[in-house]
Amino acid sequence: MKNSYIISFKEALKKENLKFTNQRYSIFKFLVNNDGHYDCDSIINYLNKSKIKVSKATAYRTLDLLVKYDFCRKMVLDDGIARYENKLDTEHHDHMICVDTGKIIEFVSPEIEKIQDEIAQQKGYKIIKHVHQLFVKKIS
Amino acid sequence: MKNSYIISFKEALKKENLKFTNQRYSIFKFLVNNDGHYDCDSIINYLNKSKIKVSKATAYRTLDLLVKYDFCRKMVLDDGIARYENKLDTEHHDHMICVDTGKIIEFVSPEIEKIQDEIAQQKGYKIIKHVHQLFVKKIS
DNA sequence: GTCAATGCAAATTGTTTGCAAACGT
DNA sequence: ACGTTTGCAAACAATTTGCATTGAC
Repeated sequence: MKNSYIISFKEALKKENLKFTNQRYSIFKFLVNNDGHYDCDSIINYLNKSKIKVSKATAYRTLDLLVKYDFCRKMVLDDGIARYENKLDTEHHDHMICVDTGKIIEFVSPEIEKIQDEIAQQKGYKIIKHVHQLFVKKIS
Repeated sequence: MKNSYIISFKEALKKENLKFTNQRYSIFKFLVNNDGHYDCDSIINYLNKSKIKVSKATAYRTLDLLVKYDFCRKMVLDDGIARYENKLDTEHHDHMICVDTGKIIEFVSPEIEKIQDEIAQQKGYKIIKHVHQLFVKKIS
């Protein structure tokens, strides 16, 4: 992981008057180093396996912070479970979710991005963020 | 409300071996007659005001059914709360959500639809459904 | 040593489920 | 009359919160 990421993370903590703790850092590190989309339990389980103890309370508190400072992205599907993924160093992208296997595939389309900007602007708005998910099945 | 909608509704009930009850019909009627995006509680509150008693259990059971038979659409935002809206007689559309006011504005873009179909196809998938939400702020 | 962070368990919230009473056919 | 639906209250699951203990600085 780039050193500058750790510095940014420490800066974010400072801005919020929060301390640099092992739990916060472990969650941060896990998300930055692992591509994928993880719910809170998965993250905790993974860290527990690495002998790092983190409680749900701390995990959720930290994840909120990471989202707030754009270190990661939160996505909620129809099942109501929040999933988090690294946002540093990754191009912006959206998601295709296979309804049969649950597999998540990323995609980007500058064309779509452009059109949606225009749509918002036409109605007098600017886009803060967007969610674009395609629920798909393999073509047989 | 068109009579054919009621007939379709009764057909769906028959297909599921379910009876035509006042609660089911009231929820159906509320969603078909009202444009907007309602969570379960709002629907129940509205019906209660009209002196129609519906419990959460029944409401959720009925909403699942309405979604299954394409009478309405379910959407879950980052807050994890499910919202339902009429799907009959309405063009397919996506949503812009104002982060300041919570106002929901609908939009459609055949161009975007086309591009996303192509993206899915390129990866060997077909789209079953999609979610496209723009979170926006008014341009000041 | 101080004040904030943690983990636990309890609280909260949206949703689901089991079951006796009420209702549609 | 029958089997289904309903409403209630209890169960659930994800997330949040209060508080005593632990830890960063």
